[in-house]
Amino acid sequence: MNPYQNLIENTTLLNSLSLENIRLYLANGAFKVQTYAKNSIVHFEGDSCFKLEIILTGKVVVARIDESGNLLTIAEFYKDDILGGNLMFSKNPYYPMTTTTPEESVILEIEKNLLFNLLSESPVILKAYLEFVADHTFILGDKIKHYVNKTIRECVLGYLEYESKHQKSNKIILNMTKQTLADKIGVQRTSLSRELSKMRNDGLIEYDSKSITIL
Amino acid sequence: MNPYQNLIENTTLLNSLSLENIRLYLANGAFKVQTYAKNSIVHFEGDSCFKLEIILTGKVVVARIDESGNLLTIAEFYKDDILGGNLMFSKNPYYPMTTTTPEESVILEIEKNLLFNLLSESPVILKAYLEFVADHTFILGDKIKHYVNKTIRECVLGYLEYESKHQKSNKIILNMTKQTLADKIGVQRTSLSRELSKMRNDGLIEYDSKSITIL
DNA sequence: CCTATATAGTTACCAAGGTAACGCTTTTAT
DNA sequence: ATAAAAGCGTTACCTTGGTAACTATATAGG
Repeated sequence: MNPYQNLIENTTLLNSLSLENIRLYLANGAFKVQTYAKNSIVHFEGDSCFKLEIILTGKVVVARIDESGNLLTIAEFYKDDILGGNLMFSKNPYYPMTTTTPEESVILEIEKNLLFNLLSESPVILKAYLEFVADHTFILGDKIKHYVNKTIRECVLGYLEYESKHQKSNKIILNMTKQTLADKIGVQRTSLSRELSKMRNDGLIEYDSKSITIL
Repeated sequence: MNPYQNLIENTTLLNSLSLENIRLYLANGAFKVQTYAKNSIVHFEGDSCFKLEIILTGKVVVARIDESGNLLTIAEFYKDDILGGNLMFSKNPYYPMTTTTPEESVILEIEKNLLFNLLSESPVILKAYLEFVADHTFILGDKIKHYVNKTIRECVLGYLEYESKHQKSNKIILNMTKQTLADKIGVQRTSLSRELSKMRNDGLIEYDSKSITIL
C-alpha cells in the first residue's frame, strides 16, 4: 500500500475522492508522488506545465531570479496547497518563475486530463479548485500592490504590520535571517540593514538579530 | 428582444449556450447587461466581487493608484474578455485594483451561482473559463516579471520589442499619449521623456510625438 | 577548542529616477 | 475664433537604494 495514500486522502482538493479511486489513479499513473530533497528545483522558469501539483509535505518557494542573479520571493506554499493551477489550462502554459523546495518535500502530481475530468464531474472538487486558484491570484495581485513602486521603508512597515497582527505582539520574532527577509522584499541585504538603522534613528523601531519591535 | 443577445451568443465563454437559455437568464436576472459611459469606474479597489463580467463592447483598464495618486496600468481588456474570474471564488473576493472604462463599454454580468452551475454542468464552458483565468494570471505574472526592478530603459525596450513584432515594423506608431505610455510602464512622464532623449543620444532610437523608430 | 562559513552592520560612492518649475505646442470646448 | 486644458520636452535638485569593501559576530564541523 502506498504510504502517501493517507496524505492524499486528507488534502483539501481531493478529500472527496474515494480511497479506491486514489489507489486506482496511483496505480495507473494519473497520480504520481515525487520527493524533492532540500534545496531542489521543482521547475525552472520557462518549463512547461502539464500537471497539477499538490504539496503533501514540506514547503515550496516561488521566486523570480533576474539576469544579475537577484532574487525576489513571490510566494511560499505549504502542505495542502496546489501548484500550477492557474497555469495549466493557459495557452502559454509556462512557469513564469522558478520553483524550489527549501526543505525536503513530497509532491503529488496529477495528470492534466484526469484533473479536468475530476473538475467537470465533481462540483465539490471544482469549488475547492476555483478557490485555490482565486487565492493564488490574490497573492500575485497583492505582491504587485505592495512591492511595486514602494520604498524599502514602506515594505518593511507593511511586513511588520502584517506580522504584528499575526504574532499578536509589537515585538516581531523573525523566524528567518535578514538576508531572507531582504529577498522577500526584493532588496539588497545591505540596503535593508541601512533602512532598519535609519528607522531606529527615527524612533520607529528597535531591533536585534532575532526580532524587531514596533515603537 | 434584447439587443445584446447576439453579442452574448458570440462570446468565447458562452457560445455553447442556447439562445433560449440566454433569453431565460436575461429574463430572470441571472444575466444583466450594464452600459458604462466613457471614463466610468466599474469597480473601486476593495469592492467585493460577486459576479463575473464579460466585456461585450468597449475596453476596460485595470490600474493601481497609490496614495500619492500615481497610476500604474496593470492590464487592458477588450471585447470578449472576462473580468473577476480569478477573484469571485476566493475567500477574499475583493477587487485588488481599480477598474475603469476609458471608452463607452457594455458589460454582461453573470451571477456567481449561475456561473458555478454552468461550469459544473458544461465541460466546454469550464474549459474556456479555465483558459481565461489562466491567461489572466499569466498577464499578472508577466507584469511582475517585466516591470519589477527594471530600469525605464529596459521597460521601454521591452515595450518597443513587443510592439515592433506586433506592428511588423521598426517604426512603432504610438496610438496613445506619452503620458499613457508612462502610466503603462509605471513611471513619471518627465522621467520617460528624459530617458527617451537619452536613448536618442545613445543612437538607439529616433522619435517624435506619434512614433518611435528603433535604429 | 578552533577554524571556516554564514550572518550582520556600516559607509563612501554612484546611478536611476522622482519632483518641480518653466516654456512651447496641440487639442478641445465654448 | 479664442481661451482653457492637455500634451510634451527640458533641466536643476535631491532622495532612494544598489555596489563594494571592510569588520564583527555567531554557528557549525572537525
